[in-house]
Formats: sequence, structure tokens, C-alpha cells
Amino acid sequence: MFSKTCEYAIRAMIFIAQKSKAGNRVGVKEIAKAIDAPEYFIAKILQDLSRKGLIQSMKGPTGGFYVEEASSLCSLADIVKAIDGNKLFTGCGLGLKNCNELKPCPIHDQFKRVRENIYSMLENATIGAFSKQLEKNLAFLKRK
Amino acid sequence: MFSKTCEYAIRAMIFIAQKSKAGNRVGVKEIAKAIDAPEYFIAKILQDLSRKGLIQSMKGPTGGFYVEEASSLCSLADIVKAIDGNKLFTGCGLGLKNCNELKPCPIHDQFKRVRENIYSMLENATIGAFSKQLEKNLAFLKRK
DNA sequence: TTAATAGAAGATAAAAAAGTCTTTTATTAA
DNA sequence: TTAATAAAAGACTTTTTTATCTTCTATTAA
Repeated sequence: MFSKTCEYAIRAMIFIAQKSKAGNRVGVKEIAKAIDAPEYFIAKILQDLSRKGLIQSMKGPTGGFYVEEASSLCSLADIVKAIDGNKLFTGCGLGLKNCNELKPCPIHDQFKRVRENIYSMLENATIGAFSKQLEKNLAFLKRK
Repeated sequence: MFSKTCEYAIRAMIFIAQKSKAGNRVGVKEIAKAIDAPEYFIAKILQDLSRKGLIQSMKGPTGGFYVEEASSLCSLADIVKAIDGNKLFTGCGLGLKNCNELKPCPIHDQFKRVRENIYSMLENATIGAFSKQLEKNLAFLKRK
């Protein structure tokens, strides 16, 4: 469904958001450990998210990654778009380039509904809501 | 959503099923052309589908691939399972290995519903139904 | 029975995705 | 102002996926 990069990005952002609520910035190492992701790889992803404005960062001692208050409204759809693009939301299920209403692939209509379903789920899933779940230990982020 | 291999497999099977209704067997070249897929690559995929019993084949002159009557009831879910496995139907949305009801990831419940939605769509989409659409030129299989 | 056809199988190559390492630059606490 | 810290950036490696090529084997029409 999502690329690994995207999965890591989502997990990282949920973790950072939670930490940020307490006013803390978190370093790459801590993030990598918390979500059980390869350190150097997640570092790249965080830089990308930062460049795209989804998270913030500060260098130097006491530095690290954090998110602004407003980012609690950031949805999974926003992250997926930033990392994987919107192929998942607009592309053809059978990978046909010119599939459209006029020249639909055999699963065009069914797939459209599935996609809308996915999209609305991801739109309504905000980072803020997840932080709360995590705090209450109602959800987890570790890979294994 | 699906791997390219799986996309090709679905398109190929729809095409073969349609031709088989008229009692024709089709060669790799014809299939590759019809669904605009790389010839050598689709050949591999067809061999795999054949080994797994989803399609039939016959060697020699006038040989080629075809499907049995019963295969018109074969669903997209069957093809996806054969090629991509059932990661899509059972795996965690965030790629967590130990995500389950007891230790759910933050999107566990939402994702479960999406997955069920995808699965029922793929289960109800039979190869036979597509052949009809194709015949009436209501749908297309070409990539570009 | 032979020539042509077509799939089967294995090796190889190219491209994309995932993951790692090293050097540089910015920041800040002391 | 300096030493320590942490992100930024670019090069590089590995793995997986996608794609191609070659040789072999089976089948059948003539």
C-alpha cells in the first residue's frame, strides 16, 4: 500500500508529534530507536519532511526535530502525498496510463470507490489523534 | 497497491479469458501486444500462473495459453494472492510485524476496514465479468 | 519424421527502492 | 569563543523488483 519510506515517515511523525506536545525536541537516534527504523535511513526521510515543511528542525545541542502546534491537524493523507505522491489516490488500479472515465480499465469504477475510501480514511486520521492514543498506551509504533 | 507483476497478470488473464471464450489459444507475443506488456516479462508471469493452475497452456504449433471454463469465476483476489501473496489483505498499514488487536498500530482499526473493502471488491470482480465488458468495448487493457 | 512453433527454465542485466557512511554546516551551552 | 552536538547533504552500497536474453524441451501439423 505505502512504500517503506512512507511507513517510516508516518511512524516518525506520530512519535515526534507526541514528544512535541511536551515541548521536547527529539534527535534522530531517539526517533530511530522509538519506531525501530534504520537510523541513517530515517534521517534522510526526516530531512525530506523538514524541507517540505511537515516537521521542523533545529541544529546544535538541545536541537532535534519537532512539530508546530498546527501540525497536530496534519493528516496521514498529507504525509502520504508528500512521500509517495498521489499515485495511490489518482492512479489506475491496473497501472494503465490512459485509464479514465472515457476509456476505463475493467476495474475502474470499483477501484475508484476503494480509493475514495482509502483517501477519506487517511484524511480523517490526524497526527494529533494518534498522539493521544499513544499516551494512553492504546497504540504502538514499534516494528517488532 | 499491486506490484507491476500483478498488474500485468490481471490484465493478461482478462485478455486470455476473453479469447478462450471463442475457443482460441493465444501466444505470448499476442498477449504482450494486446496488453502492452514486455514480452519476456509477461512470459515469466504466465508460466507462474500456469504452474499455479490459474491458466492452462499447450506447447507446439497452434499452442498457447487459455483458460478453462471454470476460470471465468476466478476473481482478482485469487490472482493477487497468487502473485503478491496476501500481505495486502492481512498486513499492517504501517508495516509493523507485531501489530494486532492486542497491540494495534495507530491506524489499525481504520486500516482493517479499508482492507476489507479492498478484499470484497477484488473477490467480487470475476474474470468472466471483465470479458463481457471488453467485448462490448466498455473497457480497455492497453497501457498507453 | 521433421520442421516449425511455442512454452519452460535458468542466467543475466537494468532500474528502483532501501539502507549506510562520511563530510560539512549550523547552533548553542558552557 | 570554543567545543560539543545535531541536522544537512552527497556519495556509496545492498537488496528487490522489473526486464531481457539464451538454451532446452514438448507438441503438432504437414
